[in-house]
Amino acid sequence: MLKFILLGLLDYRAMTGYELEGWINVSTGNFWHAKLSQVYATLKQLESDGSVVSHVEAQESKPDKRIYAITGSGRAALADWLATPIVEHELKKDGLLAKVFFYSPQEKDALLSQLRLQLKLHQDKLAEYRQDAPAAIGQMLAEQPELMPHAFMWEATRRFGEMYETMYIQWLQETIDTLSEQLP
Amino acid sequence: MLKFILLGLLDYRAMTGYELEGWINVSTGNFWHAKLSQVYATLKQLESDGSVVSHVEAQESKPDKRIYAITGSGRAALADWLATPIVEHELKKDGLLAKVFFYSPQEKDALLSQLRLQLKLHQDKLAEYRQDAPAAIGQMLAEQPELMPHAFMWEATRRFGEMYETMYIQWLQETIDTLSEQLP
DNA sequence: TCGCTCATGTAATGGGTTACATGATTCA
DNA sequence: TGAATCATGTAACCCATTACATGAGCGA
Repeated sequence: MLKFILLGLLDYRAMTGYELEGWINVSTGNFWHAKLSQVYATLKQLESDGSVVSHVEAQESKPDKRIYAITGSGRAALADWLATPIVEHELKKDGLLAKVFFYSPQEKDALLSQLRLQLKLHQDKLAEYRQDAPAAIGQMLAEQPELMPHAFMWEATRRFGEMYETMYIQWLQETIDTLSEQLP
Repeated sequence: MLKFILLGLLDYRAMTGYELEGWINVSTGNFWHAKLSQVYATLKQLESDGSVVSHVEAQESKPDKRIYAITGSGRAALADWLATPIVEHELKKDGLLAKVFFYSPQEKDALLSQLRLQLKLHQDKLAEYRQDAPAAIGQMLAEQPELMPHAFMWEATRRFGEMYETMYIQWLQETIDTLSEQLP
């Protein structure tokens, strides 16, 4: 899966593994993320199956860097993945809900403090989607105006993040309220 | 992580791996899921570290079954996990959003048909949370009335599922509308 | 001087999926 | 007759995280 995220980004322009990781955790962090070590490993894999090519570039006063570029067969693989529809409902995982499910009402206070902590985390994230994310999109377009047509899609996924966090916050607030009022 | 889901369920009552898998994909499917093979492997692990114990029970006209029960140290591990707060924002992954992000506006029609398919999947899931899930909770309580105090928590996670799907449907509808109307 | 950014990777381990293997009973 | 349910597990593989290893330059 990460394979395709990398191909998608490399289709915008050639980059190093380090740069890719930076982009992933900003622009696609909303729906996909990865550690540097996994990015390097996946790039190696992509190169061995011919989806990308790389060359090393020397730099002054900075380490050398290896720049990856997408190939024709890489573009074909990306297009193929995009065209394949998702036909099953995707199952999600959420550690907080798992804890909530198994909490017993006796530990009400511990649960409440966990939920209040979560509320803060999700409020911060919401602010990020409202402030930082639009700025990041603007910066990407400033650097590469030819990507303008993609802005609509980027905004759609940003909007998802905003709606998701809004929903999460509402659920937390409702749960905190019912829990603190209605139970002894 | 699955370890704790299994311990949580075994804390309700002793069960076989097969039964556990059934429960997981109904009651906790909303926030955690697993394949049978992983359930068996994880139970083996839990037994080797003393969190559960098992014994085999012979049956007529059905295969023998191995029943797992939680131990004192298993209960302690569960309580420990519940008490440990989640202090970081949890990162999610969503394959559909990944595709949306990298779709180019030229392939508008292919994207629209994928989004419409998703709409159907999420509408079905919403119906499940509204109809099947409350029935499942009712059945669990009918079988084990002593679990009544947990019903509040179960309902909270069911409600999350309902809100999540409602939000997802709204986002899909908005995205479909803007995409089909505002672009050439 | 301490931590951050830039920049690359490998190795060990853990978490999870897919495929394989078996076999009786029950219901359509 | 064929599929679903009950019931167990192993083995190979892939995906992902953590830890290890290196090193220069820059700003607080």
